[in-house]
Amino acid sequence: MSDAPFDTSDKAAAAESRARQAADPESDVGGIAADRLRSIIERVERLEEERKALADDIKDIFAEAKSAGFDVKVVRQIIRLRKQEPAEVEEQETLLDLYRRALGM
Amino acid sequence: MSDAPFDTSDKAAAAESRARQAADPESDVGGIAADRLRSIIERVERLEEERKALADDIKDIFAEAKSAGFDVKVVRQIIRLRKQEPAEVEEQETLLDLYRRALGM
Amino acid sequence: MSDAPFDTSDKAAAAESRARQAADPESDVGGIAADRLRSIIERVERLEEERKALADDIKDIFAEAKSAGFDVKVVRQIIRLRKQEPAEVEEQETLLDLYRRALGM
Amino acid sequence: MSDAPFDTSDKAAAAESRARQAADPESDVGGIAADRLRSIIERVERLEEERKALADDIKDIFAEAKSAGFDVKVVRQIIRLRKQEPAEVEEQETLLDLYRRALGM
DNA sequence: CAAGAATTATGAACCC
DNA sequence: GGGTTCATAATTCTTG
Repeated sequence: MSDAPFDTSDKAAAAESRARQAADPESDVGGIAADRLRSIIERVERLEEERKALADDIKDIFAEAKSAGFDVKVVRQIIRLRKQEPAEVEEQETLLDLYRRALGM
Repeated sequence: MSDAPFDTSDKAAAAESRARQAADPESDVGGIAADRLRSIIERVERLEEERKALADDIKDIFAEAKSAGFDVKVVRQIIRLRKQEPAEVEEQETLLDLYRRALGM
Repeated sequence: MSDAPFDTSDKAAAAESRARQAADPESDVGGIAADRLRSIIERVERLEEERKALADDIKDIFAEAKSAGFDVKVVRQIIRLRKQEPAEVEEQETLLDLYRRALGM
Repeated sequence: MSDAPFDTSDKAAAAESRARQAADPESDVGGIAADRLRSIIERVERLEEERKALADDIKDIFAEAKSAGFDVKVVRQIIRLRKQEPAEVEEQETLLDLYRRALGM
């Protein structure tokens, strides 16, 4: 079941890994494809930075909203509603109504 | 948002419900076993209340830990570690070291 | 509330604990109030076990609901609604309506 | 679920709104600067969409990592570690060891 | 077993 | 600035 070529308990793989190191430009370090790992991590970090920048922008807008006199919590609620309501046009609404009626809600 | 618990458009369903109730102790409402549903929901709600009470107790203990000078985050980490199998802990630590080394950290 | 504050299998620590306790009722280990920490952790673990037991009970009820033919997802939704709706009897509802009207929602 | 976006009981507010609109291009609705609010909400929604797109990209990378045989949980841990100050990492590790020793783990 | 939902934990923000 | 609530991140569980 191990898709995992780098499972430490996988002796055959580890041996193969050592064998590859001499011939393989993949820069294995201790059986780990270091370059691949580094690439993955750096791409994630980069995207997370962008995400953080967007989060900061959003925060700025809420600060602006607040200083314009809006109740930020309610504005958030509005945004949530606008996200949810199209999703509520679902087949489950029927079922929900049915159950609510059964409960007298 | 609905002020009225009973929608006046429900006359047909209500009539059917009455009809079924006469013949069926299961108190069907619109084809739903209302009593069964109600029982399920109320039992879940009761258990969730108990769960919440326990969660509050746990929170109190962490507050106590904090005011006794412990680092709550690390205490949580300890609890997490104790929950894991020792072998599992070992495995993760090994892998972490391996990756760190591959990255030169 | 903890019945067994000392694990008998932990001989070294227990010995050290006794040694320090002679001079210090706080049973410090490396500057840490070990007994206090242990008590905190064990109480949390005990409560978490109870929490887990309740979670399992809840899971069982949902399994029962499913085999009785209810749509579990919708039942969850009902429970959520019953939790939220009393909270929506809030002063913020007015503001929310106001904003919605301003947006033509 | 309200079909009518405008409550007829709001005549006074509507009148006030019209009065303000004459003097103020801000298009007040019920005392709310509707355009301003709409602008805030739409800008937030736009940024949140971008945020979601980035989150999806990150998810893809972790999926790639997994299929390359890396332990995703440990990769996340690495990323978390790289985000922290080295001194902070050191501090937490020290504390963890201290607590573990105090508990005889 | 992969995708998605739901729960839990951590971190940020706001009020007092 | 401390504590409490809110929001996000992450893990776990369920389901197709």
